[in-house]
Formats: sequence, C-alpha cells, structure tokens
Amino acid sequence: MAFGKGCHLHLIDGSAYIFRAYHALPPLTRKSDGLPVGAVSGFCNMLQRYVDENVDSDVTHVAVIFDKGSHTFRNDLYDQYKANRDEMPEDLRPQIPLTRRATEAFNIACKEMEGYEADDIIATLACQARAAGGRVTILSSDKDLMQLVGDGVEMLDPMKNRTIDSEGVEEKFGVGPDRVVDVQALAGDSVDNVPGAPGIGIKTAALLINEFGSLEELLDRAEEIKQPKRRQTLIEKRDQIELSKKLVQLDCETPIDFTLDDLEVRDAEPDVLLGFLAEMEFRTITKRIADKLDIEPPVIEDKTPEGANPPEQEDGPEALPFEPEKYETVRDAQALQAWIDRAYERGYVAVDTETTGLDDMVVDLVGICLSVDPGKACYVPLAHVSDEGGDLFGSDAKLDGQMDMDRCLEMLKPLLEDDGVLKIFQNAKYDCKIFARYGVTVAPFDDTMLMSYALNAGLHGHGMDALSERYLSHNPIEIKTLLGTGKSAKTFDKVPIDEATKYAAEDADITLRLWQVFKPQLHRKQVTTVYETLERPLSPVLAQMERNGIKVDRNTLSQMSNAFAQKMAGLESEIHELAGEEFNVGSPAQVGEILFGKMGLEGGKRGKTGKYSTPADVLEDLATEHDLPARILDWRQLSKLKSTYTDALQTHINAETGRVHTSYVQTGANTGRLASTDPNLQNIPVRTEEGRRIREAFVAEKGNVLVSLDYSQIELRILAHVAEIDALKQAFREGQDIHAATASEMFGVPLDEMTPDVRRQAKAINFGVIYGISAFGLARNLRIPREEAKGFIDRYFERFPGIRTYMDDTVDFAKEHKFVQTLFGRKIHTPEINAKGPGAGFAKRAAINAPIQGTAADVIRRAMVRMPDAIANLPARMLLQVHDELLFEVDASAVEDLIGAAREVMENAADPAVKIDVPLVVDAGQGDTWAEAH
DNA sequence: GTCATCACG
DNA sequence: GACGTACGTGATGACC
Repeated sequence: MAFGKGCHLHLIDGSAYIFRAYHALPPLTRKSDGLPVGAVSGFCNMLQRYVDENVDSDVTHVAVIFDKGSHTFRNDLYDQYKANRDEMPEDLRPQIPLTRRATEAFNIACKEMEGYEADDIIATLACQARAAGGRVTILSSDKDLMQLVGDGVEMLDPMKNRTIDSEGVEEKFGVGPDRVVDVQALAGDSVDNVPGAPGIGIKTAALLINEFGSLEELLDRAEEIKQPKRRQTLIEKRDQIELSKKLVQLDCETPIDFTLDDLEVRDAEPDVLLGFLAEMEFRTITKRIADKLDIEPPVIEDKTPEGANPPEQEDGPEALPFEPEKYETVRDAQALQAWIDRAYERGYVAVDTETTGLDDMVVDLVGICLSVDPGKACYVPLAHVSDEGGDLFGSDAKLDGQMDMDRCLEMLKPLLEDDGVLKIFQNAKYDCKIFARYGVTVAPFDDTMLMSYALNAGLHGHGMDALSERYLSHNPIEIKTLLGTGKSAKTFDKVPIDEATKYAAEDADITLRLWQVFKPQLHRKQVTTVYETLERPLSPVLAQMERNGIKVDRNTLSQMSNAFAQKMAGLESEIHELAGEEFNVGSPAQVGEILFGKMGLEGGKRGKTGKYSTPADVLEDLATEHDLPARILDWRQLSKLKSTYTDALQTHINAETGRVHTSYVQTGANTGRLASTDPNLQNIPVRTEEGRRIREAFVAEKGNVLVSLDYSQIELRILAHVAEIDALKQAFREGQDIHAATASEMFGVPLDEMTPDVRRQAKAINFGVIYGISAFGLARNLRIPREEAKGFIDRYFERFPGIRTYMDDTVDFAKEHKFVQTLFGRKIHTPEINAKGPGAGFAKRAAINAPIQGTAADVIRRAMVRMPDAIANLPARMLLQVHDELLFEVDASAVEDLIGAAREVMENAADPAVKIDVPLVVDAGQGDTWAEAH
C-alpha cells in the first residue's frame, strides 16, 4: 500500500528507548560468554510490548530511528554542540548494534544515517507523511521533537502513555509548535549545550516571542525591549542566538535513501525473531513469544562456563508478562493447601489483603492473595457479597464459592507465623494490622515499600503503582476501575469475585517481583543495615502505637468548638464593619482585594495566580497601623483551630476504642522522619496559649498518666558533632543555654549580661544554619535588613569555621554522588543538586539539612525500635512520636520507672553504631493531659 | 485538582 | 548578574 491519506505512521525514537532500557535494568550479561545484554533485553521487551499494544491499532507504517555517528552538521556549525555529553558507558557500547539487529528481528524498519541525528530523520519522515496526507505519531518525550507537532503530527510519551498535541507543546513552551524553535533558540539547552541567550529561560523566551511574534522580529526590534539587561543581551548576543536557532531547527530534508512505502507494518518471521532471542539467551521473552505464536520455543542451552560466577539474573524479571486471566481463585481448603505447601517449599510468599476500605482500624477483611512464583498468584475471596441493592434478603448474603473465613485463617495462621517462611508485603504495616485484628501475628516479613525507601529516598515515591511502573514496566490495574469514584464508589466486597481476582492477585504478583528486584540491590547499594535496623523493625512498633491510639475527650473539643464559633461570629461582624462591606473572610483573595485594593494599603504582593497574597507575616506588619488586618489574623487563628482541630479531631475518635488512631507514614519524608496522617497528630498546636489548650483534650485513661520525653536541641547537637564545632560541643557538655552561648560567642556579650533580644537573634541563626542559611531567609525571619543579616552570618562562620567546611563538603558530596548520608548510613538522594537557576539554591539547602534532620530521625527511630523490650515489664504503652518527642501512657504507679527506662533508651540510642561527641539529653514531663505533660 | 495558608518539629 | 530562597511535613477552605 502506497503511503497516503488514511495511513498512520509511527516513528519510534530508538536511541531514547535504548537509554531507558539501559538505565531501567540491572547490568545483565549473557550467560555463555558474559556479553552485556541488559539494554538489549529491555529494548526487546519494549518492542514486544509495543507490538502487543498496537496489534489492532490503525497503524499502517512504522520505523525505529537511531542516531548514527557522533559528528553531524551541527558540529560543523558549532564545535561545542553536545560537547558536555558523558561518554557512552563501556557496557552499553557493544549493545548498540544488537539493538539494530533486534529491531530487524521484529521485522520493523530500522533506519539511521551517518552524520544525521535521529531527530532529523524523524522530522523528514514526518514532513513527508504530512505532505502525503497521512497521520504521524512520534513515540518519544524529547522536547526537541515538539516543533514537529501539529497538522496531523502528534507525539506520544511512551513512559507516561500521554499524547502531546499542540496544546501540550504550548503548555511546555508557552508558544505553539511553530514557534518552539524560536523559544529554544533564546532559552538554549544545557543538555545539548546550545548556548541561547544568557539569562533567558523558557518562561522569558515565550514572553518575548509572544510579544514580538517571532524571533526575527524580536531581534530586529530588540531596541524596544524595556528591561535594559535583556535588551543588551539580545543585541549583543544576536549571532549566538541565530546560531542556536540553526542548532535546534530540525532538518526536514535529510537525504534519505528509502521511501515511506518501505516502512509498511510487517509481521515478524517467527524463525528469525526466536532465533535472535535464543542467540541472546533471553529465556523468558523467547518462551513468551513462542507461546503467543503457539510454537515450540527453541532450546537455549545452559552454557555457563566452568568456574564462572553465575549472574544474578539472566533476564530481567520484568520480562515475564502479566497475565491476569492466569491468576487462580481459591475457593476451598484443598486448593489453599496447595499454595501453602508451595510457600513452605520456597521459604517465602508474597501476601496481600483486600479490605472494605482504607482505615485499618475499622475495615473488614474481604480476601487474601498469595504469590510464590512470579506470574503466578491466587486470590482467596472470603467475604464478597452481592452488589444488588434493595434485595431484602440477598444483598448482605455472602456469595457462594468462598471459603469460610475462620477456616482459611486457621490454615494460614501457622504459615504467617512460621519463623522459617518469609512473608513479603508492600506496606506490611497495613496488612499486619489487619491480620492482628483477626488474631494472627505475622513474622518474619520483608516490605518492598521500605526496601524502596532505603534504596531510593528522594528519587521517587514508594507506592506500588509507581514502583511497578518504574521497576517492572507494568501499570497495575487501577483500583478505581473496580470501585468507581466519588459518591457512587463501592467497597471491595461488592466487586465480583472473578474481577477481584485479577486485580488482587496482581498486587501479590507485583510485590513478589519487586522483592526480587530490590533484595539483591540492598547489598549492592550498601543499605542493608539501614533497612534491617531502621526500617523493617520499626514497622511493627508503629503498628502497635497506631493500634494503641490516644484518648481524646470529645466534650472538651466540642465546648471549644462552640466557643470558637461564637468568637468568630463576633469578629466577623467587626471585620465587615471595618471593611465597610460583607465578604468571605476565609478567602485570601477577597481579603487581599479589601486590604490592598479597596483600602489601598502598602506592601501588597501578588502571587503567581495574580491575586494579592495575604500571609500572616504581611498582615502582622499591617496590624501595627490598622485594626482590620489584626482582626483578620485573630479570625484566622480561630478558624484554623476550629476546622483543623476541635471539629476535625472529633470525627477521628474511633467508635469502638473511644481513642484517636493516627497513621504513620514511614516513607513519608525523604529525610527519615515520619509523617502522621488521618489525623496528623504531629502538628497539634503548642506555640500559642489558645492553641495549646487543644492539648488539654488529649488525656490519659483513668488511673494513668501521660508522659512526654523529648530530645533537647538534638539537631544542634548533631550539627556540633558532624561539623566538629568545639565551642558548641563544649557548651553542650557543660549544659549551657546553647542559644545564649552562641550569642555570647558571636557578639562578645558575657553570659550574665545576655539580653533576651540578643539571644533570640542567635537562636534564629542557629536554626538558620540547620536549614542551610541565607542572608535573605535570616533577614526575613528576624525582620532586619539583609545587609545586617549577612553580617551576622559572616560573623557566625568566622567564629565557627567548621560550619562553612561542613556545608561546602556536604554540597560537594551531593554533587558527586547525587545523594547525602546520615551518620547511620541512610541515603537521601538529591537529584536536583546540579540543577541551574533558582532550583539550585533549594537543592543545596536541602542537601545541607538532610544529614542533620535525617540523623536526628535515625536516633529516635533506634530508640523506638528498642523501646518495646525496654518497657515490656512496665504497665506502659508508647502512643505517639512527634519527631523529637515520644508520648507514653503509663499507670500512675509506674511513672518514674517509665521515665527512667525510656530516657535510658533515648539518651543512648546512637550506641553502639555511632559515637556522638556530644551528650544527647532528654527532658521529661508528665500530667493528666498532653498540655501538662509536654 | 491546585493554591494559599497555617499547624508542628 | 538577576532571581528567588530559610529545612521537613499534612489538613483545610476557596476556587476553578
């Protein structure tokens, strides 16, 4: 068929595929001779997936396009073009020709041309296809190709499975596809080393192009630009900008020696394809394709040479396809026994529970999934009911074909509690809490979510969907396709059993496969200790704390709510009176309009949405002169306390326990801190007198006392240690007031003459240092001129020279390794550390802060892991953690014993792994309420 | 769903 | 040399 109207051409960016395959996979080698084939393996999987997904599509023509040669016409124009690219990795180079052969084996047209980039060939083909009246889809996410979009040409980001049309381009560049090159010419590109106009990024470039219509127009009329700096740049750098445009402009007239007709879609020749895959020794994918074609797979001999170390994996686990129809529904004891036997045989089993909701303190168990071998998994439905509403008798009746729940748990309990069988979960805390409520104490276990966190904190999220996509190249079935969304959403027990099996069993399958990916990496990346001492053992401790919950007095809260409501009503009328009109005080936009628009007060700044910004510090400044902003601040405080605390907390009181059970997210903060949700009990007010009263609603059970123990200045102590600041260390050893000591050292004021104000300034600087200080930040915090703040910082660095060294060293380390580490070996990745522009400052400060905040987080984690044993003999329970504080509930008779035991654990938590050169000091408090204990 | 705001360490 | 900045979180109401 000749290419023309009605045809649809797919152009695949082959080089991008290769790099993605290379980086996504561990370094696999061919078993018989050690040839590196990881990227080839991933590449074949991607092609296979592409073929599978497009079998029934309207695509008539397809080609994979590659780069060839390193010297192109762009290098003749500009010798620095792409000059900053890293050398190709040694183990990738030999795989390049193999990817060409792989493409041919799949019988897909494979095109490249010496001296031309793949992008130019793609541009040429796209132009030709468009001219012939056909449709074109470019499978790539490369922004350099976006100039081709429009008029029948679109892009498809294969990673995100997202189509990029003209609108998508405009979103990215702020201009339509026809002006993309103009924007690129101005903004330049640090990846390709295109110079562009210095100091102008995509945002500014789009602004200019939109104003002047085109790059040429802009350069001709550069004199009209208002900003002097910009004008000068555009006039002086005209040559460089014009050169940049030539570099980014794709060549639509590449002299190709083939025609569109040569790219017609062809079926693969089974012999050729399987022959190639067998030669590469890709067992899994060979078998899969053979199965699909219903022919006998070629035999791949195990040719491991004598004495050679067998590679960890000969083929990525992602090579095995996901086939939901193959998952088994277990409906009786005999079938379940077979799975249990298999788990004992293997010594491990991936487990997942399905429940009626998300709150593990409330929901009911609906089913259980198991997987022992990748690709194989089962679902044991236990409590599915009919989804038919209105049926007087049938609606709540358990569906047929399900095991009795007690019988099932009775069979599984020995397995789940067996020391010799490792249970593998994604987020074990959730499933273990469910099992605990049904009388099963799961142990031992591994948790893929925690493994991912130990390996990759800072790089990406650790939810199953994200991990599956990233490490298994598989998008799991979304739960909402089963449950629906919003008001019409149903619970999992209403999902038909056969549908539930496909979804639920897949989760166990994914969990097992992720475990196989992560397990060997823990050692390789040297985070086994972090995982085994700071992550895995903490999970059951948190589970117990969550189950304990804390007693919250509903009456106290509801009375406070009423009082707040009254005060707010009064303030509201007062505010409307002062403003001279009624408006929504809760709307920052309307508040801004009133204050800065109507009343014309000074200092109104507009945010990125164009509305006036009205944060508290701005209103506080205005409040010195005017009543209205002061009243608004009062109203806001009450509104916050009422909606977030006194109202919301009541809804979180568990009907069965009468207590509030937060949920800790162990992987929530990149630094190693915990996060608390539903409700967040780590941000209960304490700084203002009115807010602190909320803590009076947190009470001890009758006959008990709440005890709070918190680390004193732990982050500053850690800073003193890691940065080796002798003066600070000494002050801590002598038990001095550290902020006063800092002030004394900096300003030369003797301690006995210290004023509160000088101490306050020193305190702000101490905190600033932990946060990666900047003159701007300190100036804003202390409300002093930036010059003065800079003076403070300079003096601080002068007096404590170790700080500067620590900061510089930390940033250098981050730049080199793309991560920083805590004293206990936790890694926090800093992928943005080499970014340019404003992002650079953020990344730097985060890198400086992370080891300090993270080490403190590690210390309290170690204490928490040891705490259950240390207080096992006391009538006490650990309830909450608030970053540097642990809250306990203890029988009134054992308060002092508890304080002694818990303080001992906390103060020595770093031992014996790390010797911290400064004492860790723990303060204790007690009382009937959290307000008194803290 | 995103933004602005504000609660905590 | 300009630009925008204190670090880490979660919940809420307004608004689209």
